[in-house]
Order: sequence, then structure tokens, then C-alpha cells
Amino acid sequence: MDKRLIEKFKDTLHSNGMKCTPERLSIFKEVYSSSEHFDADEIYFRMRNEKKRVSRATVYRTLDMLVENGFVSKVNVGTSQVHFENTLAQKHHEHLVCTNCGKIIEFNNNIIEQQKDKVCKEYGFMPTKHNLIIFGLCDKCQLRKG
Amino acid sequence: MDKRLIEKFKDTLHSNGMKCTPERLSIFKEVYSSSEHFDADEIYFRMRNEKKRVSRATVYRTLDMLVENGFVSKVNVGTSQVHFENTLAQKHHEHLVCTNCGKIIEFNNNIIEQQKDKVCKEYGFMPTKHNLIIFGLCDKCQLRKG
DNA sequence: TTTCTAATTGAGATTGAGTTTCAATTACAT
DNA sequence: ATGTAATTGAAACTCAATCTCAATTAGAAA
Repeated sequence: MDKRLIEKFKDTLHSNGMKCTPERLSIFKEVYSSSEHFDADEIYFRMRNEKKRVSRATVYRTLDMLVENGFVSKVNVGTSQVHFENTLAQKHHEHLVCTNCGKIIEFNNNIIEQQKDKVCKEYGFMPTKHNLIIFGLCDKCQLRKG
Repeated sequence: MDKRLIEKFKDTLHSNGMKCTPERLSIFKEVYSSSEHFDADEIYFRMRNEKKRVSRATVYRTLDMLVENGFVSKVNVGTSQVHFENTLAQKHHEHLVCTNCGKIIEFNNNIIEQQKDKVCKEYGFMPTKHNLIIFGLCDKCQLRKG
């Protein structure tokens, strides 16, 4: 994985007065090992399988730190667990979530973005982030069920 | 409160083979007593203050029933508890959530609705519901903080 | 109106995601 | 190499929500 990115991670730790522990580094690598969505427990078990044992507490703590520093963002997909995705080369996008099979489709729509800004202006609201999820049935599940 | 609505509630219970208990009826009335957002515990405590004691279990069970039958909808406002709002005379709307004071502003935007449908068509996705939340600072909190 | 019974209730136990605590360990500045 | 403040992990804890089950009750049927 990109050395640059790891340096950036180390710099961030350093400038926050945090130490670069093996636990944090391997969680970071794990998070950036794929561009899929994940939740905290997935990271925990993936690492466990790779014999890189780290406690759940550390996984949660590190994910929080990654979110605060923009390496990862939280994604609400309507479940009880918080989901995450790394921000590597990702533009902002929204999600279609299939309520039958759990499939998640990402999409992007400039007109929605524009309207979002327009609405905020109307209300004198200063947006920091937003979340749009559309629930429904994906193409395959419509066939299965319909 | 509207007798028609109460009849509709009773009919719904009946057609689901459920009994119209005093607990269910008073939860229903409580939910429809205001058009504000609420969470399960708020209902629980409001009823408690009015000396209409109902257990949390019954509050949760009844809210689920109300959601399933379209009397109430779930609103995700980024907190750990699920929020609700009654569907009385409400068009679909989205939310601006102030991350400083918790204020929730509702808004409506047809262009976003249209784009939503367009995107779904593109992906062959059949939408059932959606959720758009914009987090940020409301006008007052910008002044306080800025 | 009384009887009967399946549905309902509530107290309290349980779950599950996430957080906190604290003694033992460790990164890293000096 | 040393000192120490940050970090870790196991286990306890929190908090919303759900489940269990004995006791109660709505409301259909007699």
C-alpha cells in the first residue's frame, strides 16, 4: 500500500501527540485494504484471521480517530451498527440500500448537491456533511420477490 | 383529537387481529398530540407525567406497530436512539440537523425528489423510502460559534 | 351477562453495539 | 539506556432496544 498514505497517517498521529503503535498501523492498513463498506466488528475479525490480534476497544478507538482526521467516514445504512468507508480517492456519494439482500450501490448526483446547497442558503444553515440513503429493492430482488 | 383517526387506528388493530387496549390507545393519542419529533423514551416519560403509566416494552411494541401501519415514520437524525414523527397530514420532507444545539429544520425539495427517482431508474432500483439529513450549524449557532 | 381463551401487559432479564476503567505495557523523547 | 506519558486489552459498564414469562384482560362466543 501507498507509502505516502502511511506517512500521512503517521504525521497525523504525530501532530495530534499520538504514538504510532503497531495496533494503530495495522488497523489503518486493514481499513485501506479494500474500498468496500465495513463495520468495526468486520475489521476486528478480519485482523483476527490474519493473526493480527487487536482488541475491540482499540479498533473502536482507532476508527474514531480515523473519522476525526478524515481518513474514514461514517456511513449510515439504516442498521444498528455504524458503517464506515475509507475516503481514499472518493468523491462524496450517496447510497441505495437493498432492504432484501443488503446490497449497497453508490451514486453521485450534482443536481442533488446543488439543491442541497440552495436549501441550506435559504435557511441560513451551514452544512458540514450530509447523508442520503434510498431504501428499496435492487433489480435482482425485484425479480425474486415480484 | 379527530375521532376519524381513532377509528382508523382501531380498524387497523382489528384487521391485524390485535386488541384495542387502553395502553395502545393512549400511546396512539400521545403520539398524535403534537407534530414534533420524538423518541420512545419521550413518549414513555410524557405518559408517566400524565399518570398514564405504560411500560417501555409496550411503548416500543406499539411504536413498531404504528410504523408498520403507516401512522408514524422513523426518522434518523444521527443519534443512537431512533426518532419518530407522526404522519398526520405530512408530506415527505427532509431534515437539517444542527450539530450544536440539536435543532431540526424540515424542508421539502421537488428537484431532489425528481433526481432521486431518476437515479433509481438508472440502477433499476425500486425505492420504498429515503432519508436525507444535512448536518451542520443553524443560523444562531453560527453566530454563537463564529 | 358470564365464560373462556388467545392476546397483551409489565417487571425484569437479556442482547448487542459501543465506551470506559485501570493495571500492565510500550513508544519514543531525552 | 532511561523515564514517562500514551496506549493497550480484559473485563466491567452503558444505553437503547428486545425478549421472557407469569399474571392480566379484551372481546368473541355462549
